[in-house]
Amino acid sequence: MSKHIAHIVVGVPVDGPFDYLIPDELVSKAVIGARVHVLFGGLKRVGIVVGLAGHSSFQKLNRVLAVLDGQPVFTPAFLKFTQELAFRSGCSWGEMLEIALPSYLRTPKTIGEYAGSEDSGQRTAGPGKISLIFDKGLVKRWDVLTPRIRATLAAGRSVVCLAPDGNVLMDILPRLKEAAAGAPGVALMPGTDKQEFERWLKLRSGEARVAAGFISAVFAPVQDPGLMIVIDEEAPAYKHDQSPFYHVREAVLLRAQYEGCDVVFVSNAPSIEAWYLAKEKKAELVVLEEEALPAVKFIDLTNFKMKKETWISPALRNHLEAALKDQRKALLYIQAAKGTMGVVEEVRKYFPAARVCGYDKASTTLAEGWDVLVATQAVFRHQGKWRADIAAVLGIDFEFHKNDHGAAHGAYALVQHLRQMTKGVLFLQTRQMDNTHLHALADQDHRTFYEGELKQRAEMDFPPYGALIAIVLRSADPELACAEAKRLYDILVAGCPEGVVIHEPQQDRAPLVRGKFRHCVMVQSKDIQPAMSWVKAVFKTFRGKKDLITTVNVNP
DNA sequence: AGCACGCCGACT
DNA sequence: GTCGGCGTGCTC
Repeated sequence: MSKHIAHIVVGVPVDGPFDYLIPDELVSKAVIGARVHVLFGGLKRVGIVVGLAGHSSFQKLNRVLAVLDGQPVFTPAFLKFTQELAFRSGCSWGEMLEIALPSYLRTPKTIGEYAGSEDSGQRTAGPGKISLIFDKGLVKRWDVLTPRIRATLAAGRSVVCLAPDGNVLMDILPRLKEAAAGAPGVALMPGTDKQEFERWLKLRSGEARVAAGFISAVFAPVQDPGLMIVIDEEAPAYKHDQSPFYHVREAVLLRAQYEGCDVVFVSNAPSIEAWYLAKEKKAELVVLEEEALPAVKFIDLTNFKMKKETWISPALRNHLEAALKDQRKALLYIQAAKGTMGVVEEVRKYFPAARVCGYDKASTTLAEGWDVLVATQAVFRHQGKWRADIAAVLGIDFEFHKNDHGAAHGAYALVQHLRQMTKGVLFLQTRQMDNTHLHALADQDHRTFYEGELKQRAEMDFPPYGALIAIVLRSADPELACAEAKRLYDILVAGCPEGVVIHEPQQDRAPLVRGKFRHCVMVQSKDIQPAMSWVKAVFKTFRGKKDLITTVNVNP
């Protein structure tokens, strides 16, 4: 008995799948993973076949209008992976599959037969080996990565390597190429839809076995992935910044589970989540000791009153003076929000003869011949390319004052990155000499830092010990956003299942973005499953008023 | 999301 | 009378 019913999902925020009748002439082509054209809610849409059946419990079924390609675009293992990721990210399966597809294939264009795409047999699933390489430098990691890349390719499997941004990607491409030793690869860089599709096709057809790219490269359609590498695993860019708000770490681990491949996270400041994996023995920890990183020293501003809008303490001024005398170059780090201009002027005032330069997001080139560089985080573009002789964080305390449970780790990562950009000493100006986190950084006592942070998170049931779902409601009308948050809160609280906690509505971390006021309701539970199921159940009935946009962000 | 349907107030 | 804004339900 042939299967004449297809379970199909489409890229709308409605949980499916939906049943369709497969006409006789399409039965052989409408396989699992195939792109199809269907009528959904009165509109023609591209859908994906995620299952087949002989019968449907629905009476009047629409028919599959067309099967768009000669081959399926997704493998069964990939489908399972995206189904799970979609649930855990709070979007529909169809939406997740839509972003996994190159934009060229989101429209109902038929692509012809493409060569050699027959799927190698299903591998027995289950996660492979997970590793965390704690590399305090940038080089030694390749002593570990290169043999593993070669072994994967030699076994006839594929490699996916992720980088958080273009600078890091450009840095690793030559290394990756060398490691791949002639195996064809694809760099998934921004380009036209057509170029994007051609790169996709090279991977899907098996013509290329190495893929490198940004966050969305977790969906690289490589045949039989054997190894997925995440460079600078702690980078914030690995969290998708719009719906669906998936995180690359979770996506990689899920894909590894369903495709049975290994994962290597690489970082000089591993996320708390990655450290937790190692602590729980779910990942092996590889600590690479390179040349000693520069020492961290405090400049204690307690009991010291700085003039408003000034940043250079007398102690730091002395250090700068000594550096300038020896022609040593100094890097001063300031939060992007504060701007570099004020500091540049202040330094010039103290040292009129010094060449002082600002560097921020807008800077395209870094002029040669400066003595003091006042820079925001944009300077990390040059990480690994040059080093200052001394460096200072003008206000490390600001890093801890962010309204964000990741603030302490953010400060830690900042210090680690600045150490890599400095040959001599890294100074931290602080008023919080009693901050235990700070001392853990200075003493190179990473275990203390992670243990402390994990303990705090365990007490709060924060990730990785629990799951947080942020429901953000935004509107041009501040009262509407607030009232709707309250209304949603009341619905969530009524009938809330055991073990799920609903937090009082509050202003979002970013309360006003582009004219929209944001309020937020947090849903928390030990495991994501009950919380997400409850949120989905509530959203079946909750309808935001006009001019209100709601988004769901897991572990924001 | 995007559509149809149905309910109300406003208006030539 | 009927045009249109918005709340509600539904999509196999």
